[in-house]
Amino acid sequence: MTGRKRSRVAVRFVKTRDDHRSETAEDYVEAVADLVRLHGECRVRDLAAVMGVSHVTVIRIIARLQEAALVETAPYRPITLTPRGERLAARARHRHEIVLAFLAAIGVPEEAARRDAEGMEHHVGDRTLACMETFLAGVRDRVPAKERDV
Amino acid sequence: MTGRKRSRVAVRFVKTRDDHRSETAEDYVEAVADLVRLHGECRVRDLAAVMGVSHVTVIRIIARLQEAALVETAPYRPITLTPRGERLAARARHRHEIVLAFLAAIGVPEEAARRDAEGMEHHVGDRTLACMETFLAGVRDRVPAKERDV
DNA sequence: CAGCAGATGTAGCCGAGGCTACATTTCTCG
DNA sequence: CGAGAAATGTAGCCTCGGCTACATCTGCTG
Repeated sequence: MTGRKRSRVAVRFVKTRDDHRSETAEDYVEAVADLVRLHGECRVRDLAAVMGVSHVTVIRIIARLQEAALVETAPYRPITLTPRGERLAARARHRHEIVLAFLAAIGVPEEAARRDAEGMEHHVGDRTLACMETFLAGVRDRVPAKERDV
Repeated sequence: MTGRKRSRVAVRFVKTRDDHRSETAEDYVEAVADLVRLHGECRVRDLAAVMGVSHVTVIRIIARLQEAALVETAPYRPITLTPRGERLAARARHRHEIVLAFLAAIGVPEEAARRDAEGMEHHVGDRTLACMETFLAGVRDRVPAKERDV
């Protein structure tokens, strides 16, 4: 990328590509957190089932996450989150919940919302997330009970 | 993927991964359309600048799009869209505009909206898109002029 | 307490999408 | 017209995230 001209538009695409890289980490870390919470422990096989990939893929990705100090594990042992991993998981989870609630709030049906939130969340920047939260707060003000129109 | 159990959650991740594949095609086809519209023609170098990648990457991707009958080109010649490509570009463009307008409508600042829309649009399903359009229609009703609060 | 089933790990392949370095073509301009 | 610069193409390498097939380990159970 020596001195090549890079349009202003380009930075957005570059940003999107960069997001892709962190997506995997976030998704896995979030899944590990969920599994630990729900099953007491997180095994490779569980992750494979949740992510819909083969156990081999899980193993390779977990190895990288371990190098990145996000998870901790030993051969044939369960996977746990490091403090860094916990923090990332918490952030991802938060964003996920906001996006999901937001989609529901604008009337997207449950299943479609879940599907789209999964893909969208990684591209929702802080500003956008803040706007979604503001919007949600507004909705809650107007409709305090659990009676949101669908 | 023989008989492995795949959780209900998994289908969402699989869906997200599948989306990734079409992303490139959509982005490039959209970019080709823009360049043709603005510059009169689309050259490899322009695409490289717009997408923020090297010309080599562009060439390989364009070759695939040509096999997919989305673009037409010859060595050392400009790139044009096939009818199929035009249709895809139009759809992508439409979705892009809706998402961008929607983000603006909920108060996301211009630049952040552009950035996030780029990544989000490919994960916005039809149901969600429809909800965004409905929302936009509502906003336009309440604020008919160009006076949207930012 | 031995074996077997199931979970995990290893080897090696694939395609997508990045890259650099080098080769070739166009095309402009002196 | 014919050079040289700019654009395009080719070769070959990388990482990531898929996969299958095969090897190894664990832990339960007969």
